[in-house]
Amino acid sequence: MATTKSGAPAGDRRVRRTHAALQCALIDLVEDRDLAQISVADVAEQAEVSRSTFYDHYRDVHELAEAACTGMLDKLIDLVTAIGSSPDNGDPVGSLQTFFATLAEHAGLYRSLLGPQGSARVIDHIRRRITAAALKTSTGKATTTADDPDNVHAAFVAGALVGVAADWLQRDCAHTPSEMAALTWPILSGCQLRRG
Amino acid sequence: MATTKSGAPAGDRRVRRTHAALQCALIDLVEDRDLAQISVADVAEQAEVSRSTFYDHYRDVHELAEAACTGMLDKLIDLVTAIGSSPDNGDPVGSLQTFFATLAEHAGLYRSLLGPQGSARVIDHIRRRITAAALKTSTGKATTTADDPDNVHAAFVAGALVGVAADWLQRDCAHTPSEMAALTWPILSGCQLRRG
DNA sequence: TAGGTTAGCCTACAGATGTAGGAAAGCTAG
DNA sequence: CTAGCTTTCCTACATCTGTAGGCTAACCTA
Repeated sequence: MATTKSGAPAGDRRVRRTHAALQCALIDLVEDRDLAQISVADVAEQAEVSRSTFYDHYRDVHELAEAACTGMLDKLIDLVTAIGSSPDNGDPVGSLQTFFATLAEHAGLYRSLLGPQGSARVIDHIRRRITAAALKTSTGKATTTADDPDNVHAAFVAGALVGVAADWLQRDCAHTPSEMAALTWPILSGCQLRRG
Repeated sequence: MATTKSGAPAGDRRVRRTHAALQCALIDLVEDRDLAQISVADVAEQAEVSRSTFYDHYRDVHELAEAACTGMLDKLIDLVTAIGSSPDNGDPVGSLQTFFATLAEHAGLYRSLLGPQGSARVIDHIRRRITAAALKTSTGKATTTADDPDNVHAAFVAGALVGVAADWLQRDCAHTPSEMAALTWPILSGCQLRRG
């Protein structure tokens, strides 16, 4: 039986093919259907993979969704880092605009995953990754203890970004990424201030 | 067949009893088990109600969870309103502290619902209600169009509060409510500022 | 308290979930 | 190219999901 977890570049070609097929299949399906309406059988069929093979790799659709958006998230995380680490020098509004533009590129997917019919697992995963990025850029720490006060600021910023993104996507991207960046930056910068 | 939706005080005593039984059952179960591990059959059995009766009232466990926390949410919403509508006069830090204390009263429940094994539906519902409250206190508007710029600020604040709460609960409430209020308020007040 | 109305329960069913064991094929190392 | 391990697929099964129809008993109204 397969015990392989996503993570390492995976040695076996078959595993890579199966992972890619399943993740692509889910991404295709979720672009025009809510995650809650997608069954394991649907994904397996779309991926041309047997249902039992699915269970060899993922526990359920939510776990697959988490794996599928991990790669796509890398770009978003880099942008969050760019926003936070450029209080003076960089171009935070530009990074923020690219952040929203990147979301818009896969609007159907993110709307489906972050909305009411989406996945708490994916939401939590995204929030954690943004929290970690925010923590690192504002304090330099890569990890913390549970009672570190700096966690609060990072969680605040991460939650705010996810909240704004989810709201924007659910309103069918009623503003352009540029407008969203212009609206969000004044608020975000107001709480970026750190007092030594 | 029953078509009754939660909302009105409900005319029929049987409906009230069934709603109460199912909601209490879920709240009991979710206090020490993740929502994802709770089946419709579990809830029905705990509530001493037949499984088919469950489906007469709720589509699935997530819909029940949403209904079950609606009442409990009222108190939280009032507190958010109190925080936002007292920039000078009131006691925002006190309201914020009560906000965290209220979460802590049902820590198991909220942790289960907001965490990775929770419900995207509940998360979305909570975020929407806090967004509406934040919008009303900061602008006086009860409703908006999708492209109203004020939505962004409200979604920002709502997401931030949910993010901080979820993070705190998942770290097993490593700070006291009082400490959380003291840590959160400086950040929150920084982005409460409205211009024009 | 007699009336119609409606919620609750039972049974049954088709589909989805998740697990297990074994056969056949593919892969990597040597 | 071979040997041995791993992955994939198949079948089978027990459970859960969600829906439907019909019967009974509780409820509200008058």
